[in-house]
Amino acid sequence: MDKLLNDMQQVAVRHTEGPLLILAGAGSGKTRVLTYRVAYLIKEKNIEPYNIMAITFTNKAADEMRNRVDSLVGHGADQVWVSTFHSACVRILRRYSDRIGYANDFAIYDTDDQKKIMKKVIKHLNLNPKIFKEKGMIAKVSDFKNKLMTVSDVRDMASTDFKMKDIARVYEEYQETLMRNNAMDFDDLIMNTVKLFKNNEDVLANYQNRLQYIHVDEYQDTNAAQFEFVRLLAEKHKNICVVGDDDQSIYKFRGADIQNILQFEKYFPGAKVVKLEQNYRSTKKILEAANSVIHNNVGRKDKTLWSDNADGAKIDLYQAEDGYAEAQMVADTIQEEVDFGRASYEDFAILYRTNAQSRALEEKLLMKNIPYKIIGGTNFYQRREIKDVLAYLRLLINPSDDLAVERIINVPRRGIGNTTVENAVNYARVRGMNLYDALLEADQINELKPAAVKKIKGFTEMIERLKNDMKIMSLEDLYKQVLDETGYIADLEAEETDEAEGRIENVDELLSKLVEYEGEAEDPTLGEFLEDVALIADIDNLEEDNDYVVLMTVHSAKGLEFPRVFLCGMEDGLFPGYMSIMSDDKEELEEERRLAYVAITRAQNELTISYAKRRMLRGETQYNIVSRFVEEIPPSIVNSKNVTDTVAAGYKRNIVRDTFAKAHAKMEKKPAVVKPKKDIAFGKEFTITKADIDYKVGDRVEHIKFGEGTVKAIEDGTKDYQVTVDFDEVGQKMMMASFAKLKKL
DNA sequence: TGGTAAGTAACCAAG
DNA sequence: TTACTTACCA
Repeated sequence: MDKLLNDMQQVAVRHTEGPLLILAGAGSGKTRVLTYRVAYLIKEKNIEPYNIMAITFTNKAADEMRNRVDSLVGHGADQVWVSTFHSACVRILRRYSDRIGYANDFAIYDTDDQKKIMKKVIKHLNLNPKIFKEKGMIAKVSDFKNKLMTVSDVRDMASTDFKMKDIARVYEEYQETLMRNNAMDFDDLIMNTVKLFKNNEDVLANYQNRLQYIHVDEYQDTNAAQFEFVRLLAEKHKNICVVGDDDQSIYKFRGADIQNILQFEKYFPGAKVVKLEQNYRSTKKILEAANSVIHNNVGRKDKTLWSDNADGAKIDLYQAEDGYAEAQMVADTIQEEVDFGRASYEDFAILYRTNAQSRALEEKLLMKNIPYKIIGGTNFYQRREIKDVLAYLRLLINPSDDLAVERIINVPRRGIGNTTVENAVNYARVRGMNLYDALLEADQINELKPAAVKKIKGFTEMIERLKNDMKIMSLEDLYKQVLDETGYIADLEAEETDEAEGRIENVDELLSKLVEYEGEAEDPTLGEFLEDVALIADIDNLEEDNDYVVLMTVHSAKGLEFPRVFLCGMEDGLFPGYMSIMSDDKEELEEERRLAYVAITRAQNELTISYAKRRMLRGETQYNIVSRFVEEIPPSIVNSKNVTDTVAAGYKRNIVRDTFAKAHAKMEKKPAVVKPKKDIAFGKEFTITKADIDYKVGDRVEHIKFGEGTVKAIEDGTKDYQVTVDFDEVGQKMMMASFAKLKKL
């Protein structure tokens, strides 16, 4: 194995005892090091595979690592516990959840379920939904859990802050509701496991004794709860090896604490630190671009990636008129390269900052018949019909799952309306029972009319029948039986719309996934299937051996590599996002820059960066300038194609950029938005005659929306003038002359 | 009670 | 743009 590893990699592999921090730059072969290290422990150090653990963030990464260890070690490798944080915790909790007051068949609630619960909580507590928005509250609660803060911690912290006190009430009620439903959300999985460990020495000791060598991948993205989970497990043997790159920390918004990696040596005294700085992935030019961007960040461990790879081509920079033209360019380029035999579809990845950008790209790829796959966005498992069917299955194994009951009690329509359900919910609540049990004794509920009771009986009897079926049937048959008994498919078929047809296809697709699971699993159970489904990540659906272009957000692309990468929408306001530009917290912009770094370092051979002058967002046209991150790349390694703004002339844009940003900030909390004028909205090309403007710097002008102001600057673009005006009312703004329709006074 | 029309908030990223 | 909520009618 020695020849396959460089010196530093070997050091990392061979340092098996005690804490080890591997600072692994992008493309420096960290997965290789991790897998070789596990193999080394087994083969050279004679450690039982059973005593080794490796934790990743996604199932995909876990599978990959498992396969690679398998091929290195062969026998016994399947005994290594390779898993994601979430599945590891679920596995532990399934065994011991009774110790923290949960039944072992607890459900796992996703974002959608969380929303529903939160909505009820806010309503039930009579809080003003204008102030206590469910999304915001979910984020808060998630934040608390990631920091391992309990309800009483939050309450203590609130002291006299009455809003925080209300938030504590929300948190409390939310938790109680989950508990009543015998359900946990994603964050609970980690927090509850930590809680379990802390309150049950025997349980912790059990795992500590077993897991003598622990590895954590993507360590820079761990949050406080995950840190504590790992720390507890490693406390006894202290053989903890973490791999991460502070420059690739991009999940602060979901609680990742970069200090976990920056302070590793403090938390684990005597830790050995190994830096992997040789990049095996990208060309020198791509690496130089990445390095020159990330060097603008202040809070980072200093390191510089280098490479022995070829110089490679310059980075292409392309300016498009709008998002569609950008997508067209991408599609054309891909098709051309494939037609010329210079690449195949699978070589390409199209990356973007936000999922919304995928639509235009998808449209153009579709038009050219280019095979593609979009990762993320609306996930298969979030589709209504899938959630409906899953809710039936969930109810069969967990009668406490009120949310599931409410979801499907009237789907398909059984004439059980809101009022009926509400009466039953109240009945259940008063008696402290779950909704399904209340339905079972519907005839006891005084508020219900006999007709309603009868309909409910029909529903519960059906569920009971299905429960019996569950005992005797295979999963496949049970699934079919559910569709049949409930009339779910029949109902969709009756619709006779394309949409309904699509839904039926999806339901069938879920069936084939179930069949696949049943065929593969050792001891298939409905519960385990539901669990797998709940913990699936978008990226897990990416299959490497298919010839298609992949589209995904930069976040999803972390950890992946592609021969050729398109990085789209590199515009200020989009990437970096508007919020991070306006934020007082400099760290936010640094996180965006790390994200840009991640994006650039995904590319192996060729990188094309593109941006658009205007972009449709929420039905409005927005005007942006090229991303500041693009300007951080040395012009000498950039090949500007079709670039008409000043960026082409060596990036002298920073002053304007500042004016631009400040003008927006003053104006409103939104970027400059110009409603498309009717006469130009349809035409793809509208040439702007430059002679149109009759004002000059210093003149007083009037704008239809912003009122009167003084012209501060006029910048000459190829197709249009960019005019900066200091308006009396709203401050300085920069705009395209043709759209501004400024009138000289 | 359920369906449709009008109205409105949202997109920043994910397990 | 779209998904989702509220209002209103059959």
